[in-house]
Amino acid sequence: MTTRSIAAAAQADLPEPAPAIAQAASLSETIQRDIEDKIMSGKWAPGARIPNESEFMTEYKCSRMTVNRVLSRLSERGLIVRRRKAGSFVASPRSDSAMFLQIRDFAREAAGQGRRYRHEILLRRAERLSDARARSLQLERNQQVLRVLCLHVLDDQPNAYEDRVISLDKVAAVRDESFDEVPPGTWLLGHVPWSEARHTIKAVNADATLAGILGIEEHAACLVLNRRTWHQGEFVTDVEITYPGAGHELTGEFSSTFGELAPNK
Amino acid sequence: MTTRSIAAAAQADLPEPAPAIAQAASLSETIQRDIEDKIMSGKWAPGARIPNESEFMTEYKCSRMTVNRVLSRLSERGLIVRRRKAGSFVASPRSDSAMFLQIRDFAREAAGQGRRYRHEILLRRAERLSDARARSLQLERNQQVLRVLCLHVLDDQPNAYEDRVISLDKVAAVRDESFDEVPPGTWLLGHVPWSEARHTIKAVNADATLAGILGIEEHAACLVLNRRTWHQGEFVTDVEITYPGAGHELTGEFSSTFGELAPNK
DNA sequence: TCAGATTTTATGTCTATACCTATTTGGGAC
DNA sequence: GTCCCAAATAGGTATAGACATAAAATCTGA
Repeated sequence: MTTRSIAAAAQADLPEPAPAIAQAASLSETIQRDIEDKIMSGKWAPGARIPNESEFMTEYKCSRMTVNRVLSRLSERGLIVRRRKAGSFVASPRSDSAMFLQIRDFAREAAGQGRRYRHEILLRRAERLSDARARSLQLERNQQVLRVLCLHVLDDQPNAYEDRVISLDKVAAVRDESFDEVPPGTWLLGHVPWSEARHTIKAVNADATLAGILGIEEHAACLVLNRRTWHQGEFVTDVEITYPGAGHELTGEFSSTFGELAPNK
Repeated sequence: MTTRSIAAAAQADLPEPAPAIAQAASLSETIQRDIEDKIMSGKWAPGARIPNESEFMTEYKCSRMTVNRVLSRLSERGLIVRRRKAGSFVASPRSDSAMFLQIRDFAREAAGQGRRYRHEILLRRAERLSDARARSLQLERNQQVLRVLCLHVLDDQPNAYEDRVISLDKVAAVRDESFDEVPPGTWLLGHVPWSEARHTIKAVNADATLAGILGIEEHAACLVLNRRTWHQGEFVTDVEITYPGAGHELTGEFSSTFGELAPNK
């Protein structure tokens, strides 16, 4: 089975252009790398106290500001925890695992893989929010929305089915958009600044309708990605994208999450 | 259906203890918040040039270092892109969406929800890697591993089925661990510093065996999470966790990813 | 008109210093 | 011993100045 990735890993996965000659790193970068190495290699174990700012000053013969910048960055990134008077400590991985998923735009994804992409709008109609959906979105049930059903097709094979509602209050411009040229997700990307989203992923068995649309067998397992987006606290869009389970995977890049650890106790 | 979350959102989702009296923010925090607001609200659109450092110095009557710290942080977080001589520009959202999934430790997750958790070890045995798995992990096929099959039970209901291999080379201590007390994932968390992992999520139909183990119907959709972990480039563990599709969701926190945008062209 | 050299500009990094603040620690009063 | 206060400590933030560097803008000469 050729597995198609519907999402690619993020930055760190890029094929780094082999830094043959490592370009001159700044002093603070050097220090930061040194510390990261010691933490990541386990030399400085979680909970361990690391040297304080003046010790680093001595070690690297630099000013306190430089050390401070490094330690602040590491603290922001969650690798260390800093406490006044007590010192800086290696944080401990907080979770069994964390992952960073980047779900790309269909068209862009297709282009990146050299595949032919097209979409079909199955339905596009102004509606009032159904009771159930309104409740689940915590909105008034009479909110005006645009409902869009869309099929994403890759190399003439149905690739995903999208069921979306868009707030007509919040995204007025959408009234004049047919989505003939550009699929709703892509269109929204360019027309709405967004700031908040919530995702869920689940697995479901395809019912007869869905199976028909996606050209798969009834009861086949499907991956369902739901995303709700708000902007400045107001609802923008809610979308449910269903992928045939066979041949699709979500792929996530590593991301290490560190959390606070009571040190020294 | 009561949906059980097998993963909780990360930091930002914590129920912030309502900062009734917003505690005095530092000057740099104030500046940073101002800029973030302008970007997130769309006032400063993607690609737009934002004031340069000296303009901010004038606006906030502060030193350049202060402004520089703020802009550097924003740049690290990917909200802006900085270019020498050209200035700083609002980055544009690079992807349709990005998400940050945090998959927590079973036991900790259960405790956090006030549920009873237990696990059953179905198999624990030293093996040599099968050809297929060795290939997929890009390892030699004779690598010594410990194979562990484990069932996670929440409130007396099978919650997940785990199929894991652990490198005996890399994690020698695992030879003496029965996993009677602590499930493998949790044990590894405490015994292996880790630094690299790769995840995939897919949906599958349960076969007869799996259905029997998880107490679900054959062909029921399941969510399968695979995670491979390395440490310093060497393979540590590969695990596949299968959740019954009904009643399980992976939940991810928002994470906005901005990327570079050619400005001004 | 255009390529190449030069200037200008905005950012990148670092230093040295200053003052503030949370927290721990040690000492003194009880 | 126990409680409370004061001193010491480590980090948090800010300033002003300096030099470096990449790249856009401008100038210059053929």
